[in-house]
Amino acid sequence: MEKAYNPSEYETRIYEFWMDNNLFHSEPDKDKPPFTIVIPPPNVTDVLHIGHALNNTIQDILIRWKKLEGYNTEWLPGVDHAGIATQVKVEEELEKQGKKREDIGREKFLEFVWEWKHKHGNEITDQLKKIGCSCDWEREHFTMDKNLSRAVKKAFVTLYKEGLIYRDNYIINWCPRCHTAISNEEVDHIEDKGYLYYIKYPLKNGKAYLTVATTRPETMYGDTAVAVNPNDKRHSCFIGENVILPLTGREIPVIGDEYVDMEFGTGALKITPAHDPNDFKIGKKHNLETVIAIDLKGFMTDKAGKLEGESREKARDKTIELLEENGYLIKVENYTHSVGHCYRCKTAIEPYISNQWFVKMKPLAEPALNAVKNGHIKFTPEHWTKVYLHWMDNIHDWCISRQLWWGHQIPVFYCEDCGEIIVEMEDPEKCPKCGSSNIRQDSDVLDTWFSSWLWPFSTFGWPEKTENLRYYYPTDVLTTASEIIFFWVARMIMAGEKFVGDIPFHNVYIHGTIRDNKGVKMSKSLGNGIDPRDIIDKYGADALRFSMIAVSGKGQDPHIGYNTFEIGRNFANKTWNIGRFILSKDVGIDKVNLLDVNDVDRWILEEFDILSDNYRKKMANFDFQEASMDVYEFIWHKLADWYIEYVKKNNSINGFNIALSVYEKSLHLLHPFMPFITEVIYKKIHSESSTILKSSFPEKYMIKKGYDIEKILEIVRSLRNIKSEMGIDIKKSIDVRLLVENNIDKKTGSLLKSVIRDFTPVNNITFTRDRDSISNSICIPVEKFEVCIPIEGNINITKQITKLNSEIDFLKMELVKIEKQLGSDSFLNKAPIDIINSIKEKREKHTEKANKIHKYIKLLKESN
RNA sequence: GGGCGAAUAGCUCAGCUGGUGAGAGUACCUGCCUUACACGCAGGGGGUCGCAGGUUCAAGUCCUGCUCCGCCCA
Repeated sequence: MEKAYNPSEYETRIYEFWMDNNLFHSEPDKDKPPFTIVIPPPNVTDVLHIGHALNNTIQDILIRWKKLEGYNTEWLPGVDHAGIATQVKVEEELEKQGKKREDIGREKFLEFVWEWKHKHGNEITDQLKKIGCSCDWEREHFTMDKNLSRAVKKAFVTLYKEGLIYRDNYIINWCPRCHTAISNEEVDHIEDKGYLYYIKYPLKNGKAYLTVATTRPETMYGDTAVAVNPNDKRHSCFIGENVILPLTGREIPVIGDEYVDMEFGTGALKITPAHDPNDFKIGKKHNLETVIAIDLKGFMTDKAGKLEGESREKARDKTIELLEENGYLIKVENYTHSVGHCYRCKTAIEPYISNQWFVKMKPLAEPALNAVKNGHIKFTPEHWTKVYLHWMDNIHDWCISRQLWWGHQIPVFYCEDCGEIIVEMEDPEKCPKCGSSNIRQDSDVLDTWFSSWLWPFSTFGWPEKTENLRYYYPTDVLTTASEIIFFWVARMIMAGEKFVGDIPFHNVYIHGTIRDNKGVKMSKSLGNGIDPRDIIDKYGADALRFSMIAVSGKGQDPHIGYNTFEIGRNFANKTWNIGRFILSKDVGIDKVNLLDVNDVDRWILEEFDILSDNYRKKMANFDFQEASMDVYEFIWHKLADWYIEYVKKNNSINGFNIALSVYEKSLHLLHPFMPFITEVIYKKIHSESSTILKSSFPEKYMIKKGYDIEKILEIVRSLRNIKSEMGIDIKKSIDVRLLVENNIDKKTGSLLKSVIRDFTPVNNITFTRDRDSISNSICIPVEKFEVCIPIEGNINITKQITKLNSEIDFLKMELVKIEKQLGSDSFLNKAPIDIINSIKEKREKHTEKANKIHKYIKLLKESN
């Protein structure tokens, strides 16, 4: 084995081995319990970022762990078709050839998209392989697959027939750049520093004017009323009168509505039903006209008079100029407000009235709410439950139509002759009502999430009642970031309940969002992202995975920088070198003799058992950080630092075999976090053709406990400490006297002696009960022992006295606190007895220790 | 504006249902090429647990308010 572990030499090879041996694939097996995860499908245009890396590492950890635990694990991968994102990509390609999609037509365009998908669509899945994901690639799905499209159709037709899908002319979020409607969830609200413009709207009778305040003066061409609060004494008298809309001369009414916030601006609100969702509602209520002032591409309509054809941004400036010139502009204030932006392209959303398809959400939300309230679905960390419930309680109807070409075309047909609307599983040839064959399909497509929400069951064959569906559904855990709770988690629960009649998963694990060293979310536009691919190249996939987990507290947003990954890199190397060392000895996994074990052996074996128990508890609890750090602590600081050092010193053959056995078992626990290196070493221990993936979770040793080795290690640490503090070369052998209270038996005596000797050079070790025999010594109290070494050479005695004095000071302070506590009746009456006893014990220990130290000081002073 | 979360060593994070000198990893200081590992070994310093109140025999841990930060919703 090489001196340092070089991941790039192994990772690809190991992954190929897993694939060649079909080790990730699962088939239903009645004799084995399933453990199922469906991947939250990344978008087909995605490239791996650090968030994917964390998300998928967690899923892989769960899958690999459960596999060891004997489950029939299924991790179903795939990507979604990402209507907008993909269409934009392909349009960009076309643009390079100087073409628009309209030039080539829908059919040809879709051919292009598929071509693009076949060429570039595997990038993200290939990258998942690089980080070691044990997905069942045989079951990989794509939301535009035939069977998934059928599921989409089935879902649509079902909901339509039940009246849960409807079409309405309603105000929606329009992205003028993507040129489509998007749902509320696809709108990001971003704080924007803008202005509040105060504009005069003169009364028709010319006697007065109202001042309205607005952040969007360019929409004024679409105003159809001015609203005031009827309780507002300043304005209520104007209700029923008309004002003249500046620059247009159009007459619009002043209406009264309690919705108007009297505190905002002047208390008079311009109402533009066609361009603001709140105004839209008021408009409906008061039966106002809707005047469209901005078109679908974000340009002004003829309603804007001479500004027709201007972009909405330019129109704002020009409108202000015109208002000012004509004396309508009163003042402009700085104003920060949040503005909706398209989550895909970051363009400011234009609220727009149009005919769109919606899903009625309230009836679907009911069972999905109950599933969580009843505890059938559990969120981890738990507080996300509240977020989920809150959103579900305030759910809005879902706008599912998109003015795109790439996606599932809405399965609604219109008869051009009689106007009949046809929604059936089979596409109609002619109108069932009038028999006309003059029918056309709705040209819009469905929101991508309309297919994603079916993912946990459509991928197992729904709407068919397949064996796969029966066996794998409901799945076990959904792992995702919090942003996706509404897009996905909530809707999947609704869909699962609605279409399959059962929850889609039992657990939802929400992990944190990775941030940079300054706490800023990593993003492409800020350029503060860490590319996981760079980390894999530099440190290896295992290091990437382990390091991310090691810094990701449950539900925390970890802050990471490049050096974070050294944690994993170093640990991988340590693990490697332990293997390198043990395997350089004449050892074999089946050569261990557990009947011939000494107290130190017993200690490491017991420590492993403790680790194993805790590990299972923590993994089951999604405490990945803790589980990973426990394994780290055990392998590095127990097995390597102490046990192997011990075996090394004794050159014990059985000891090396035990070390190998413990090491091998630990590799299983490490495997979910570091799949590659553990597999590499596993093969070296067993055989090239063996695989840790087919192994089981290691059995515990269940060996009877021996002498408490930690105590001896404590003595060793004290000796090393004295040497270091006193400037004695650590390698120099010294005499050691151990002052003991009671005689110790021969066996314990020789155990103590040999273990101490193994860890630090000493000449003679003697036990004594005679305090006088330790004159001219420096001592440290350790449990029941006092560890003493003779004063020799130029030891700095004053320094030691100072140190001991500060220790005395500390003990005194503690004792004052303890006395106070033990002197209090309420404490003695109310505290549990074992706490009281432990405090009493502490008092004894401290007093005893202080006495000892007093004696040491005396000794030192005498010898000075 | 409403909701949620966080604030612990210079930095990144642990610390379960309150209870015995608040822990890791990094960085820092001092020694070390010791039967694998300098991506290492040994030793060490560093924290009035954001602030102010409260509950309790006992608070990093529970409650209230405040400050600062982050996220989500409107």
